[in-house]
Amino acid sequence: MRIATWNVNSVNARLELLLRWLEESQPDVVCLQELKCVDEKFPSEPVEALGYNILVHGQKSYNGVALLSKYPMEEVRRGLPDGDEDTHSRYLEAIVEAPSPIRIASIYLPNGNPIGTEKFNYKLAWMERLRAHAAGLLALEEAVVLAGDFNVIPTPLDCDKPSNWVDDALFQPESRAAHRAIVNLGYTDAHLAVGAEPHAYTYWDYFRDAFENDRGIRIDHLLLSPQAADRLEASEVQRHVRGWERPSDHTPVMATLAD
DNA sequence: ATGGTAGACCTTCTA
Repeated sequence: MRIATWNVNSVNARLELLLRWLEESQPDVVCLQELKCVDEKFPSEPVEALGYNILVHGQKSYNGVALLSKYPMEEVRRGLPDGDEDTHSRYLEAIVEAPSPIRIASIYLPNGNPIGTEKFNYKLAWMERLRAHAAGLLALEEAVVLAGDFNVIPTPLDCDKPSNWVDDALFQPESRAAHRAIVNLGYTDAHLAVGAEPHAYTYWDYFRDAFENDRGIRIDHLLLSPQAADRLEASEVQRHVRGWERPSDHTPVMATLAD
């Protein structure tokens, strides 16, 4: 089973690329982030025509996450717990009814810039809510995949030049510690588990020829519960998609789990 | 050291 995550930076601006990528890569399950549209504006018809079931948790202009699956899906959660005052659409969780079922979440973690503001506080608070929920998921002893744009550079090996990122919310010690606190509950970073190269980036700025010069960061992650990690066979950053015309600033990451 | 690009959308916010 092939499971991918991709921050598309507007699903409607990226529709042509999304369809091309789905046909080319044939993922079974897809986590999308930054839809930048409400549910009704999601381009369901052309995606369904490729054989996907769709769950959308959209929002006007900003954020928005979706799940696509060639298997039937049952939505189990829209938004993290304790989110009465949280208006952002950043979390969507479902059970994928594959022969060996998988619980999967599409995650768009807050960016948090600039540091020292309410946005950074929101990021850290959101990460603590995610940590608490992720701990509960492990207690279920199921195959769980938390996939998405985590907006965290876990280590200096995950960026081109650490000094460029020291003032950025994505590389703050607090952000990295909060990320470690989630992973250390017992999740496996699929990229690290397959022994992939360091400096395998998933995001490059649109400006200053960042992609051409490979000045990027690895912030899109798939975190696997032990029951999912046992089935992990491969993990790949699909770098070539960032080189297509009118790309997202993120590129897809695809993990393969035994069926 | 700074400002560059992209997307949504009404002129500025977010990333």
